[in-house]
Amino acid sequence: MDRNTETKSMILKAFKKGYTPTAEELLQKLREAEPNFSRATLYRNLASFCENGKLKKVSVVGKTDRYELNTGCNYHLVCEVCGKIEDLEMAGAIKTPARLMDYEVHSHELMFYGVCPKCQKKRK
Amino acid sequence: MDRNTETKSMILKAFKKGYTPTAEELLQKLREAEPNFSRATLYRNLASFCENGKLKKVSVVGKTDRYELNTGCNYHLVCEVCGKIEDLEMAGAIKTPARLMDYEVHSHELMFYGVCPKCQKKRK
DNA sequence: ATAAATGCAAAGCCTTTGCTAATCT
DNA sequence: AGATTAGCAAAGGCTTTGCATTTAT
Repeated sequence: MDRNTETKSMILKAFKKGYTPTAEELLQKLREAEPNFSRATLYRNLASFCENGKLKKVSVVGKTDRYELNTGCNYHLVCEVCGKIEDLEMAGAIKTPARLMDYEVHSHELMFYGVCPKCQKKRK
Repeated sequence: MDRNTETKSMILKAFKKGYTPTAEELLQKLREAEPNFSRATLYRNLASFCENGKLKKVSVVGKTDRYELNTGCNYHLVCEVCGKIEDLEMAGAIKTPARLMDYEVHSHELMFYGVCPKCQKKRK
């Protein structure tokens, strides 16, 4: 399992730091080079890259999911206008309470992912 | 605009503290009382309740969006097993580094929403 | 009266799946 | 050779939209 293919490296090569496309945006980009690039293959590979930790899927309420290189960073800046997502290095990022990395910040959301007490019990 | 209808209050009444259904789960519940409850009406009203702040849409990567009463709380606990989402009152919630409110916490995600520098400039 | 809300069915967007052909090891 | 991956088209889930009808103010 997990063989090296031209298709897979094309996908990974497309990701550079700070590039957080939706699957369809990425497909469009890949089809510039390879007009028949398969949508199914792209989605399947994106999913598997997320499983093996090479990529990370980021979800913003009301928007299509985006993918990024998995840097291990769990802090993000989301532009509500253009949809872009950036990693946020917390150290030194805070400028004023409403300003982070020159973003004008309107709100934030902190999510903890885990297992609730009920499901912990059921699991045993 | 924004008239009081039986339909709207049925929707709001369905939400109790801690109930965070997907739209389809909620539809199913509403149809127990009103078997022909309209899906389109439900989605339209959910969207408008989110706009006026009565409800809040919560998004978890890879899962269908959920809705909750908007308590103004931006901290959430997400169960990866059953999908339930709970508000998290930070004060006093931390038990051990990996335990919050009896959740077994695996990861977390902090998102800041705002406007990026480029879009700030364009806006003017 | 009239602007807004409802309900239905159809359309849309994004994503997944079934299946065959091609490809990697 | 044998299992994995790619590609296409079709199906699926969730959400939105168009339009005619009903309802609140």
